[in-house]
Amino acid sequence: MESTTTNTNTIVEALTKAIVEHRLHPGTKLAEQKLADHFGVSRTLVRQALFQLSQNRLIRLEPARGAFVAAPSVAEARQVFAVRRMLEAEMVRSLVRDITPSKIKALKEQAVVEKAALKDKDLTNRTEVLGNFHIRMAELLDNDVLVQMMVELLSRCSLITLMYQTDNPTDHTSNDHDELIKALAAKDEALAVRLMDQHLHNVEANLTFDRKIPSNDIAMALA
Amino acid sequence: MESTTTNTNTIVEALTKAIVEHRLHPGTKLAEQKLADHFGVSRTLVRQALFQLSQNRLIRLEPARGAFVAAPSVAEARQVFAVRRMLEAEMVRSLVRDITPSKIKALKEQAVVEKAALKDKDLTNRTEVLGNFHIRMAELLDNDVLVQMMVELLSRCSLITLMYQTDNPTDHTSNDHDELIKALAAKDEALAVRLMDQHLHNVEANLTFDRKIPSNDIAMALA
DNA sequence: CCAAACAAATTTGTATACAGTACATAATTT
DNA sequence: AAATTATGTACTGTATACAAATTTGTTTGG
Repeated sequence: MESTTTNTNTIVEALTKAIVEHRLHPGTKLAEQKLADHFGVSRTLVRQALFQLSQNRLIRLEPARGAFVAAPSVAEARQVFAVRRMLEAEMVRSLVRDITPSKIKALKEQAVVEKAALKDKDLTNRTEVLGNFHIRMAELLDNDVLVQMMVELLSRCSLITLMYQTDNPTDHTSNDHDELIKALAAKDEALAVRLMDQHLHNVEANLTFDRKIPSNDIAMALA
Repeated sequence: MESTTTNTNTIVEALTKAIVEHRLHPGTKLAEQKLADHFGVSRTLVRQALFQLSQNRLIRLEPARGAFVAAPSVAEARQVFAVRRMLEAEMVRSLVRDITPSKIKALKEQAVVEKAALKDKDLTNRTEVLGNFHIRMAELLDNDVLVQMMVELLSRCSLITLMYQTDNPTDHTSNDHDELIKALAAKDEALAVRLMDQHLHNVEANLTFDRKIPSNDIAMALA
């Protein structure tokens, strides 16, 4: 029985989902008592959950003022993508070195799931599924530390994406993934790395860092 | 400024220091009430601190059993080093691309500090200082997300190092750093990357993954 | 009418109280 | 005597109570 974290995790997951699914806008205040009432628990558990979410950078805690849904800055967004490019380029390098048919198969299966999800109207779900491809790659390297890091980076990317997503994104993601798989299967390291780097640049380029952001934070809304 | 975390941070820092400085051995139980008494606060703050430390992987929380100083497994240790090699190889690539005289200077200054610290008898302090070189590199890339990640990885490495450190390490670290700086200054990307990779492999090779380490009591460790 | 100052209400930060669980020790059974 | 089951103690998990700070609303002086 995971008692310490199980109840708290319920709250964390619910809030994470709500934030990533855009039901809670960046800047929204998360009052402890209201959350406690909603989940039918005491503020103690809510505070634990909020603290955890702040470590995940999905919310920010302001001393004596409370918790607010995070509104990652443009600078932060770029930094997150830069780190992803660094990590994932190396992931590709590692993968291409000891790729096996079964690993290729796993990635191809993920690509299939992806294509199905692309038809989904729900943008949020799409971003999540597309991100899973990258997580899957990390898992193939059999390195939990790496997987954990990627999960965290991708959750931050979710928030970034839905903050800065263009209205009509030109999405090559699925194609990019397909080509990447081919390069991996061909053990073409240089190509695979280049494709991954390009892909992440594409995703970032699809964001508009100058648009007004839907937000409940007045400072940001007026800035 | 940060009132939510300022009191908690005091505890976090004290415990981090105690763990990294080997005064609290891996596996040691951290009882909440004892810590609360020691720091003169309530269990509430201690629990927050413990939770934060568990996120940093410096301790592990077992449901209904309590907090214990983490004892990273060999597998985990290898994974942490693998991730470091991935991230830092790319750090080197980035650095070499837009290296400037002032950045070289910053690294050289860090190398000087290092050489001074090498004479220090205190092993803990040495590991910390040597790690700072890598942090400094991350800082030169002007990416807070990256720096944050490196800080976390290095704190885990501290714990790993002191768990698995050989009794008489053959330490080329300072030389490795010097050579790396030269390669960076010469903008020799391939060489610099190779040196970094080799360096991290050396550090890892200096560990003995076949020993086991006991645990201790907390009262005197914190005194 | 506006602004500063003060007062009330709301909210966070911390401590404490209580409930539930695990561990050690003692008692009981075989 | 060994194994097993009771029992007590200590600790964690959660809720609640209280203190401190912030925000909001009102009043007062210019």
